[in-house]
Amino acid sequence: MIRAGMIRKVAAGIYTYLPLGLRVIRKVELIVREEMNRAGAQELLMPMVQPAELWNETGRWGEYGKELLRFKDRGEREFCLGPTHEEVVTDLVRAEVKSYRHLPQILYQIQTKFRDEIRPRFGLMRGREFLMKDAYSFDRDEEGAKSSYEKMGRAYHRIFERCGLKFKPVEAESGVIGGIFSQEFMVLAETGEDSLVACHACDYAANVEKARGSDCPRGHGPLTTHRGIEVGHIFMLGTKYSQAMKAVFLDKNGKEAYPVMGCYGIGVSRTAAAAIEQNHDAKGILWPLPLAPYQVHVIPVNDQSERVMITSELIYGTLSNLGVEVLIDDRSERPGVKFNDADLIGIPYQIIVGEKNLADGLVELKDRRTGKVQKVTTEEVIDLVKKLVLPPAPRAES
RNA sequence: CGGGGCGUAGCGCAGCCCGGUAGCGCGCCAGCUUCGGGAGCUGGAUGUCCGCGGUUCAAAUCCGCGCGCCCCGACCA
Repeated sequence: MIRAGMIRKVAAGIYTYLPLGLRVIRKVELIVREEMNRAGAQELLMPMVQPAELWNETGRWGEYGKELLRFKDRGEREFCLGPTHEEVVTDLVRAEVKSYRHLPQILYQIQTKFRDEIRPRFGLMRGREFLMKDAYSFDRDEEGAKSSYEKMGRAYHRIFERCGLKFKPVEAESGVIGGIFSQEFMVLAETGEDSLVACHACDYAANVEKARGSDCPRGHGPLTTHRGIEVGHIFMLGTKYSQAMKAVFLDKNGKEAYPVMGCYGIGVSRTAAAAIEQNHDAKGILWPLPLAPYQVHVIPVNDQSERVMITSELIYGTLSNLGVEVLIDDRSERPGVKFNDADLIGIPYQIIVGEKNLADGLVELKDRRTGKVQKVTTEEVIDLVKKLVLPPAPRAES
């Protein structure tokens, strides 16, 4: 990502997103937002700086360890940079939710998190500062909580499918977040830091840390192992936090009860990095179309040729007006430089405009992933691109 | 936290052992040529040698302390 001009390092595990990288992040965010909203979750934004008192209520101020970056304000009061938001969101809910009529609720945010990792590495893959979508569900009872958990699980499937990624949900440990049951969503990639086992015959899969034995527990024989990158984690929390923080509501019978919680994370910046790990070749990135920073890359081969430049700009303008996300390489560089940079940053479709083909009224449309090139007229290329990148026009309601 | 390594021009590095003029490649700037897979020639600019302290006539180089970063092992989206 550094080589492709997506990010720049500011300090260990802390990065600036450059324009190209930010566009990818925004793509992931958009998909996540749409699917969260579709699942009935509501977006809010909680503070990054959190007071120690809240963390003392759940005992995690003591438990969390050095990953929690702590500091004091001018009045010597203790704070931390939020690595997760169970305390803050539970504090909010206990103030606002008084009746079973207010439940269920699913609240989420997309926000910068900070975890003072022992050893940040692999760029965005394990940064100390990173973008995360975190959602929290509050239900009247166990059954409701289970249904929220399943709803979120389905939303996660949709999210990673829409991102164009090969992934697998696996059974996992709950770690410091705690809770009853949890699943991780793993993007499959050889370079992944995690190992998982999966059954060839059914959908059983587990993190190796969690897996018991080498055979499928449902009796399908030996499990196969894979490498993966954890991009999402969903937890059934139970009442661990609502009890500790005395968040109560009155149930149907007028009796006090604790909301049953779940929490659901997606590493937004890590998902972008994982997409690259899963989709690259020797020359560079092969962005899945839904995450690509741009959909089409127009490459004028020679910026000295007026004809090449005019045609390139015409194609660029026409596609832009149609709502296609187009990048044009208007640098005064040699062709080789432009081709190599284009392959490196990996925009899915390249339109190469050169004098020789233009003499025949043709330009090239190149598929970055397959390397397949077709020579077409400047009019045809617009139609082809429209078909490739734009969603099919919505059919008239009948 | 434990182990290893590095810090010198925008980037990558040499120089340090053996103290004395700070260098190479790429990039950058100007001009000319070139233009379908990382161009050629000519000319040019650039340095608190990570910081602080010490030794010395003299420190990038030797000594001490500090800071930062990278890589390998136990946690996490």
